[in-house]
Amino acid sequence: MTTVPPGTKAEPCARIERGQGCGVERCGLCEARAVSICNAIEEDQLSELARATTVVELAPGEVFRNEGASPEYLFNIISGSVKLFKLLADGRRAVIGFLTVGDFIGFGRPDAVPCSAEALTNVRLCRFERGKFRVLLETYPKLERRLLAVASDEVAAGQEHMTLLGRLTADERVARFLLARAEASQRLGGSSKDLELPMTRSDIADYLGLTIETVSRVFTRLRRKGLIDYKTARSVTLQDRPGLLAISEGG
Amino acid sequence: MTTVPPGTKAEPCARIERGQGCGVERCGLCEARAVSICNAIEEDQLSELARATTVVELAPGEVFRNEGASPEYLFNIISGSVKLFKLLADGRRAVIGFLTVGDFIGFGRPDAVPCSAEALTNVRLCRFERGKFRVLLETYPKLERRLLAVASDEVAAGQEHMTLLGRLTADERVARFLLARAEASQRLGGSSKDLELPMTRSDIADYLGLTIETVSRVFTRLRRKGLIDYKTARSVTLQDRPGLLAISEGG
DNA sequence: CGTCATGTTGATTGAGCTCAATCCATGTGG
DNA sequence: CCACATGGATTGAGCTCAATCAACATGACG
Repeated sequence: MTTVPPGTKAEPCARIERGQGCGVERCGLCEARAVSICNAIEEDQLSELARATTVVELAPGEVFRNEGASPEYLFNIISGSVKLFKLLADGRRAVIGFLTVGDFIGFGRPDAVPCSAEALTNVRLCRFERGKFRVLLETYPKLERRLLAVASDEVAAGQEHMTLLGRLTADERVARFLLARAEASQRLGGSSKDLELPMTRSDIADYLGLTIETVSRVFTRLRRKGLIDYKTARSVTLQDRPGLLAISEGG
Repeated sequence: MTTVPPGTKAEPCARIERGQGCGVERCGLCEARAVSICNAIEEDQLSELARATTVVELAPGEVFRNEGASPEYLFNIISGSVKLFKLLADGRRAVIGFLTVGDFIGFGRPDAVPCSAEALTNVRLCRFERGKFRVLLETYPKLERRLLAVASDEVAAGQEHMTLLGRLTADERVARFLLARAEASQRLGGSSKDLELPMTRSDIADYLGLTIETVSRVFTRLRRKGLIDYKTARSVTLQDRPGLLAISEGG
């Protein structure tokens, strides 16, 4: 079990860039536009969108959203990877999910942020002030519809993960994790075979409800069986997709 | 571990009542209106709402929504209790949640129902055809906003549950479950001390990622310690709330 | 080069699972 | 009204998968 010493709060010292590329240009040229909720907003209204946002840059390890705090900002990920997590009073940690390009950060009750968010890599975020975001939602029904669809997806994904946490064995969990990663990679135009894992074994363990040691053991076991391969812990190759699928389904 | 013999699909033979109380009356007098998403729709437009809905009655055990199927209908619970669940190929089951009066059933990807739904008690449902519901959303922005808020809540609740499943001990899980039940009961105007549990130990186990036996053991352990009491398995009294809270937090 | 974070591997332990017996409430048919 | 089947719940005994404890390897970095 990984535990976090209480009182380890990363500095919220994010470098902020403003107004690089005014209005339409910035949002129009945004690398995440194609896969983010922003594409619910028409080309000719992008300048209004740009005016409501600030681009933020983060280094690995920076925590930019704290569980329990009042949700001042909402975010879209422009580039890089992020993890969401919750801490228990005694330091136990649960990683709720890993997010990347195009993903939206901001669901939850209106009064308190449901979980903390930390940059895994260098990250560029598109930041919305809460009030301004609400106005955007009211102005652009398409955006709201889009967001509802995304939230609805998120609910389903959460249910899937609950099933994993409640009922799968360690091997099944890791196999599913790798397959899900492969799918995510593919969705963003990357390889579905060679995976770059931006998170540590500890993050994976806290995500899968296991310990670091167990995750490590399952990885080596899968490697010995020839289902995966890797030179470094962070870059894995899926050698036998059907085999992984079989394991992920309890084979 | 509870498993379900493959091929056990309950008959979808729901008694359907139509047009009892026309238009405004039915929705206006609905017992669930105060706590459901429908209250986002103004009094004077309730007849349109009523026209889009059908009231359905179910007996305990009836499955009215199947994981993987195309989502033809969405529901609001008027009365009674429902469980959502997922089955694995080998019969393992994960209970995703328990729903009651006012709760909405219908989030998920647009192509496939994320989990099955079964009546725990006698249940009255307000059923929306998918197409008609979409029209309602487009017609009443307030309804859409409301639904987004509910979905957003659901995301947060799901994250909470993932933390429970991934990182809590059996005792902590059961304690949290009981406290959550108490809160839910109170929210609907019931007692926060005397709980009626509409679900079996098996349901609770599949919800908490435990086995029936473990759930049973924790219940008796909590009773021996004087934290709870019960005559029948289904009706529990919380004797020592602070004690339960302490346990739920790892005390 | 030493330090620190991360990852791997081994040995042992233990919380929760499995298997099995029993209990108990409810319903059913003779 | 009783016998008995049935489905849920409880309890005990033993086992197992993953956790814990511990040692060591590796690699990045000042």
